[in-house]
Amino acid sequence: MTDVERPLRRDAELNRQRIIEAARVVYAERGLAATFDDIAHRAGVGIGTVYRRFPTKEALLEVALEELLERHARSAEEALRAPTAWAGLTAFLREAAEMHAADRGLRDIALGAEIDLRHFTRMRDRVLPVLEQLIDRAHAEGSLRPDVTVEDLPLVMMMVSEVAHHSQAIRPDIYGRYLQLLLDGLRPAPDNGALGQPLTSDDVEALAREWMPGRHRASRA
Amino acid sequence: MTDVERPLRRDAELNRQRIIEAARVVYAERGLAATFDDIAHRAGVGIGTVYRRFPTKEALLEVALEELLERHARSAEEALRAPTAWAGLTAFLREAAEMHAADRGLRDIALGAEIDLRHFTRMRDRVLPVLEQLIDRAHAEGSLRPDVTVEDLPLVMMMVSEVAHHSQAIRPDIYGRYLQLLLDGLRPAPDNGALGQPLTSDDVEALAREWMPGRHRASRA
DNA sequence: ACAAAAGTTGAGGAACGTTCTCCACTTGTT
DNA sequence: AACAAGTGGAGAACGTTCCTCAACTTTTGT
Repeated sequence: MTDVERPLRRDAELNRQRIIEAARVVYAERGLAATFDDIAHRAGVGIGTVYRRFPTKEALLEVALEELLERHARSAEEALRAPTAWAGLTAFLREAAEMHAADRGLRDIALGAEIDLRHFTRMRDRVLPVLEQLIDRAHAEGSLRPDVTVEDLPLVMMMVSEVAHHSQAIRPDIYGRYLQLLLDGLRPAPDNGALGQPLTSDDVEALAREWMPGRHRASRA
Repeated sequence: MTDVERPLRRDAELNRQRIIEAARVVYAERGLAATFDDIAHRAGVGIGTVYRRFPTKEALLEVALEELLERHARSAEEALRAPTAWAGLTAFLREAAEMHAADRGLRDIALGAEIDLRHFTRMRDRVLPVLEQLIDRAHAEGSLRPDVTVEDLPLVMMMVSEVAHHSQAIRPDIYGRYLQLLLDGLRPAPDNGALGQPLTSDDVEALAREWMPGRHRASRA
């Protein structure tokens, strides 16, 4: 079962590139809710062509977001090389927030859209251990309040990227203000209040799944 | 044009009450996206009956949420009587968060659903000056970082109630953790970062309108 | 230059969801 | 009993998204 890809005809390959480019733009603007129709339109090809080349949304996303996800993972790895864990942590969170603000599709995926994207899973497996390490080091250096866990980071990102999303048309930079507020809340301070029971990583996963569009129908009598 | 309401027939009045009760439950569970169909079903009446009694969603909400909105406003007024402005502010925010967590409809309205509800407008006009006063007093007593404005409060509430909403099925209490984190971020501290340009009240209004479902279609081409 | 292969197109069918009307029917009131 | 008041809920009208397919166009190899 050798899967030797026959090369596409020249015009077909061109269309493929156009579709990928259009998908990047449209997903960035509209998030994963964007339809193939939107993308086909922007690429200047028929819907049928998009379906022929990418039978599912996953297939298209895989290709369209590869680069961005790589950048995201690399940004986490760079955070480890910062002079202090706190500096690394804040740099990473700020960069992640900026990326989420600039690309709604990335945000949807990072926040747990019900799409099983190989590249994404891989990226997450690269990022998570790094964050754990950063949190541990920050605790050790005393720059992070002790009752904060690595599970809090996704929630912080969700809140901030929610602000980023809704403020895009009004004050596209304002998410930074609330990220800063949260970062300052993460510092140790004598008058900090009690945070209560932290989330487990299962909780976080369930929550992320719940956060995205998807099915939410409740039963009725 | 005397608008002397003829009393409803006894059975009709009973149905009206049933509908209001059902609306409270359904709006609390599902938010303003709930349909008249849902409500009629729960009330055990036909859809037609709901439409006959309440021609629009506003009419029904007006009656269903009256009590809750009153409670909300009163809670703000009570905050002024707390021993310190900070205690009042946190008490109010915690209570508001709790109410939003318990009633998704209230949350939708408070966060700016595109529904012009008399009761709500009135409530807001009662609450806003109170919050301004609390913020001023907190600044004066040095318990609130100076670069925070009253416009930050709605955003804090939006973030927290977003968490409350999505975590309801998983950890219904967890929103308190992130509210606490934000509250701690609101305290003055030597190592607080710069927040940048604050929001204007117009920004907040626009943002609240954007935050809720409603129309979001972007143009194409 | 031509024919076979490869690729394209977009109208439209199917599925789903929401809003709201309408009139044959039931119930309450006097 | 008789009239007014109220009810129910199927279904019309509309909107959205997903995806297919048969008629057509372009490329490529000879």
